[in-house]
Amino acid sequence: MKRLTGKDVARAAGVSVSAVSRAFTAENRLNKATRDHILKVASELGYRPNALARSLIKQESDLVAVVFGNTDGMYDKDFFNRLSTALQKRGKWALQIRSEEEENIAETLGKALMYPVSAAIVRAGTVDLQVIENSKKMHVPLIYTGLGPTVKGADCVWLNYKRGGLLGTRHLIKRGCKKIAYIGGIEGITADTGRREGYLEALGEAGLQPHGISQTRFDFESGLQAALNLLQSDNPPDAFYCVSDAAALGVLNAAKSILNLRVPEDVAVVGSDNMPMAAWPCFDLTAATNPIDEIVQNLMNTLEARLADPDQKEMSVVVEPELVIRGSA
Amino acid sequence: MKRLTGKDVARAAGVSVSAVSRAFTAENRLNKATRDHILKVASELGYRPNALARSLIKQESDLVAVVFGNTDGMYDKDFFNRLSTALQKRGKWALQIRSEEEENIAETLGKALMYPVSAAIVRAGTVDLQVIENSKKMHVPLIYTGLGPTVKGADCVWLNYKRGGLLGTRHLIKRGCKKIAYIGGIEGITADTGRREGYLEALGEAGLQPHGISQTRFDFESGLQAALNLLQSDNPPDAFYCVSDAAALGVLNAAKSILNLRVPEDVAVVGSDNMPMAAWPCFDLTAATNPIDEIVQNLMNTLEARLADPDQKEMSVVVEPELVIRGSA
DNA sequence: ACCTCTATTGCAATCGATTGCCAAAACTCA
DNA sequence: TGAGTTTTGGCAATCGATTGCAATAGAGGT
Repeated sequence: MKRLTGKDVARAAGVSVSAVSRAFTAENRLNKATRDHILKVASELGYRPNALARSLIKQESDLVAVVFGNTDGMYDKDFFNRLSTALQKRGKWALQIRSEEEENIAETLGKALMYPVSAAIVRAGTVDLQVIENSKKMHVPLIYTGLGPTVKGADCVWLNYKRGGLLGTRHLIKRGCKKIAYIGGIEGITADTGRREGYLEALGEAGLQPHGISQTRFDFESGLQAALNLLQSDNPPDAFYCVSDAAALGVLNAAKSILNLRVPEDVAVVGSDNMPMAAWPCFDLTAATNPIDEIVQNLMNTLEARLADPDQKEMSVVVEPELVIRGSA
Repeated sequence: MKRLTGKDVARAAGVSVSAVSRAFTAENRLNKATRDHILKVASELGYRPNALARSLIKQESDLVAVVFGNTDGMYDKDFFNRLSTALQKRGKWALQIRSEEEENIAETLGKALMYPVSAAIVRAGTVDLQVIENSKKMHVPLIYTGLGPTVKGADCVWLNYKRGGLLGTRHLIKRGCKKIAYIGGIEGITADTGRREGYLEALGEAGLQPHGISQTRFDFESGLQAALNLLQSDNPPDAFYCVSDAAALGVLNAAKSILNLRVPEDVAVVGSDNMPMAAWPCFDLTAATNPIDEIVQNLMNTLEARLADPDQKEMSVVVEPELVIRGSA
């Protein structure tokens, strides 16, 4: 039950291990007939060179560690999906690493760094200096994403969360909403901090006061519950700006399906992310974008630039959200 | 920019490379004081043994290739997520491999088999003998999932798709529906074949004829479009059995949000998978289950059994769907 | 003081592949 | 035919870690 090796192929083809290796590397150091023969024998046996043994000698590998702090969210699943597809298109393989707790990322990444990855992409809501420290010591380039701009010591591709909150809330104000609630996420996560900041600034511009701020877990159930609480209070809001699409869909469910309110007449709802689901007829959700393709593309560019020149100074790319206006606000 | 190695630690700690290695393996072959010193120096430098170099000599690795034929579906994303979390809990790392086209799985898996994975888990809708052949030749255990029972030469964990179609359609019949349409997926994919078989069998039991069979792409848009076509025809169906939850949600959108029909009074809808979304108030979808946790658990059991004894005969586990009845039918 | 036994550590071979170097073979051209 | 050049392919060192074996030191017994 041993793995097939180059030695087996060499024996079968009647050549040396070096010849087998040369048949598989692009080197022009082999007679065409010999190479063809070796490749034929190898393919019959089903042999492929061991990428790890290769990475030992070549001092490089095609593995990229992809670390997620919390993947429960629908957005993150989608994001991860596109990210690893993009990596694979560029000849890289995603070594997937999850951390149930946002705090354990350092430890989890540490274990994964035992594999000779050429880089690590970390998607998390908070910066962990230990993570940066670890990867620095291992000489593994680190790219953060899903964070605000303040990552010192690592490359970063981030969304201008504040602008999302700003655009979404301004839109609600322009519609004439006066009692605008904020459905937030976990405190300390930059997606929440930034969007709330934008929300508050937009209210300030219009001289309005925040009308209910709920901190939740970014997800559907949280959004639904928070909206139920607020809408059934003595002084219900007339609009919601939500930290995620998932939460916004929860709010829509609370308002339309449970409380039989009209959207946007009784209550207007704006989400953040603009996932494909936001466009479904039953939701028709107005949302600030969090464009996966653009972010992934920037991640790929950053990765390639970093691998090409490991010593260049830190790179930081900002992606700007837009507001997609649909029927919910 | 070289990776930190055991030699660096050895030099810094004033010991041999062997001693460093012994400090990191559980061996009791080192003086406690020496070991502590080495570990301290290693941790200061941020050193971790190279898992690949280790796997060379140990002839085993903690990598598991996870291959997906088509990951666009919402269900698959969720599935993958849980699968890799489960693997990680057992000390395995998921090396993620995607194949845009179902036909290219063999080729894609082949490339990934260059890494010394201890096993490959393949989730696909069709069996590819080449895939089985390849992994056999490389001596890599292969576990198929998402397929009907007829996989020769590989272990398999599958859902009894037919039973899902049977339960769902019987339920619609019991409700009094007479004109039941089938919203199917891509032909040849066992999830479609099996569920349609169950649908037809249930109709046969009741002496009913199929009322419209649409083959689509398993997804929301397909379901919506197919339902629009059928519902706007001269002789619209009074119920839908759908090959996936995503398609069922498309049908619900067409019926409720676009055509303003009442569900289940005008048209009843049953889905397959029972994703968390099916329970959202706005959908309240009756669905046959496709229990991710149970399937993943069985995959883990199969994997462990196979790794424990590579020579035992093929294993095949069947997971039985149930029907979760909600408001849509 | 001498011998035995054990604990601790280093040396060197090994895993599978790559590659610099060298030698044999083949080819060129006068 | 022979000198010079090129092509071809094997030998052996190498990557980073592990491990069998051997060497050394120290403990304990008589």
